[in-house]
Amino acid sequence: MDIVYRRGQATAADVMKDMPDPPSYSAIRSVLRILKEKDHLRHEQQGRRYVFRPVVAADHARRSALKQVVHTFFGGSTSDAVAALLDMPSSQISKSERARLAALVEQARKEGR
Amino acid sequence: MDIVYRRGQATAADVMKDMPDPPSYSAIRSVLRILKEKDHLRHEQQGRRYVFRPVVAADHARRSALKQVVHTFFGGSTSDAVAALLDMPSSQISKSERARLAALVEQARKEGR
DNA sequence: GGGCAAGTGCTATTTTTTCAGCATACGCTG
DNA sequence: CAGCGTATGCTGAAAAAATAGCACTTGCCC
Repeated sequence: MDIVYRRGQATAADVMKDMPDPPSYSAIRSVLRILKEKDHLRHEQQGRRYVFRPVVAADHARRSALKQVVHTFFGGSTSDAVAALLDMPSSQISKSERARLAALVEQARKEGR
Repeated sequence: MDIVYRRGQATAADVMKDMPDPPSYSAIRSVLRILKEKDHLRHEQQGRRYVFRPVVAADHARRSALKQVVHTFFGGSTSDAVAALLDMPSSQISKSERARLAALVEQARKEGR
């Protein structure tokens, strides 16, 4: 599932490629089929093969995932979550990104939030 | 699992209370037992009952969850994730929190990240 | 057109998860 | 200390998921 989200779209072979310790091709196909049955994925035929995509739009899924994490691990505090993100060693925020974030904080200020 | 993380610790009854549409008490106990077998939870006896806690420390779990979301939904870009967080309507960032975030961005700048 | 590679359809099996019920132990209170 | 409520121990059944294997189709290339 995550792999499909990461790639945006994926075939069974793609998913297998991205797995660190993949089971059989059949197993992956089966999981994809189940995910489809549950309406988490849809697939379209491209040539002779199935290309799977998430049913839920990426930005929606993103928000939902963030909301979930904020709720579960940060007691609902968005700023605590932001603080944790900024504090992560792997952040690697470039100069321009930093400016962008500063602007976002500023914007939040202006909007009176 | 999430409920235990949210509460920090929980009994089976606690978990049931927090579930919107809970199954039987037995079912919940069973899940907790499995989570324990898998070393995701540990439990200690308090009086006559089990109080479950996550095995992994909260801050570690937080980081790991964030990392996962950033990787899956934001292509590894921390600042994209931060931007999405700030953009969430439910953010509700108070004045003091805003200041704190601004300081964090500034700090990142100073550290040359 | 023949043969090969890549992909799906389908089925079967094993493992895991989910769920329920009952017997039992334990603590508390009257 | 008897009884009640609450919690666990244990067992088992049913549902779902994970996995594998094989037959069949289809596109492609020589």
